[in-house]
Amino acid sequence: MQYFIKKCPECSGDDLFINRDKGEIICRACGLVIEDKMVDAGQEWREFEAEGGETGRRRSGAPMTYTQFDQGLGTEVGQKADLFNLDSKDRNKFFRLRKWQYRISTAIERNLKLALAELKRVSSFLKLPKSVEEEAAMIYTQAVQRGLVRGRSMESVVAGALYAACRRHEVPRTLDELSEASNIEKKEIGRTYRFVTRELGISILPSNPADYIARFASSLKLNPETQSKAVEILDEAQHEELTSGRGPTGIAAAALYVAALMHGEKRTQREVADVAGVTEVTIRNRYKELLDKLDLERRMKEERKKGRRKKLVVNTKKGRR
DNA sequence: AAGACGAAAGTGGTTGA
DNA sequence: TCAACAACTTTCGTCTT
Repeated sequence: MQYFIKKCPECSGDDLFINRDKGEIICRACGLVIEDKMVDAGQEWREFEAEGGETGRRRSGAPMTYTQFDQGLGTEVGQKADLFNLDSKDRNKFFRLRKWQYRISTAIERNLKLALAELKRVSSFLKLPKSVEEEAAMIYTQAVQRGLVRGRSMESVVAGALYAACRRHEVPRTLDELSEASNIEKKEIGRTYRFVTRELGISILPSNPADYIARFASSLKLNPETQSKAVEILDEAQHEELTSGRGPTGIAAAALYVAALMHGEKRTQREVADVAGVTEVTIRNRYKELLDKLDLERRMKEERKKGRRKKLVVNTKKGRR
């Protein structure tokens, strides 16, 4: 892997944190998300000839990818040259097989072509990293092969596959976001998502509220400190078993809200609620639980004092100017 | 006046008989 | 298939800053 960015353009610090799954480079010093679409310049070694001839790997041909409708590789039954070696019986068989192969593959491929175009559209709308898109395409391909699309709209299965892929890569998008991007009802996506993952035996960990923090925090323009405070709170909340059974977005939102208060970067419940896609009431409920169980009230006062002192210093500086 | 808070009723989904 | 249930939402009135 090779990265072209060596220094943070914001603060020119060189302590860059690279998160491959999320496709992000984050500056540890100032929290800036520098790049959310990385180029994977790594080499990909793959066996092209399964049998006979040379062993060892060669780098040739297009990289295999599931986002191409036939994974970048076409399948044909036999080649013309083979015909000379067959008697008439086998020759008939050969034609029959090729005909079927053609029929089956064209039906599936036509579907895949359409579906993958849709998948790319939605994925780019949501600015998802390539790795997630790949995973989603793979899931969709398997779903088609298992005949799971029958009776469901292609678009909804695509959305379901993307949702599953996001979860697996720990870059969760909410059902709402997916719904907006794909014009499919939220519950429909949820349904196909559950169905597909169950049928394909894909195990998904329950999504972690912490995964949402970074995204929410950046759309609220909060400090990295506040952000890590929120993650801290989240950790404690998990210890107190405040998180199970609750919607992860609500918890993330509440933690962020509290953290913002503590660091004097107040955001209204409304603002936080909007970016998290929950209501103020939910934030209030979670927030109340957090205060109760974590003894945050006292700590919050302390932190706020610190914050005020800082502000005071800033003000006097300004006053001198 | 805006934001925070809380109560009450409604919604959509899960679970277990 | 139905009822009970928990989480979350909507709505609205009241309190606080």
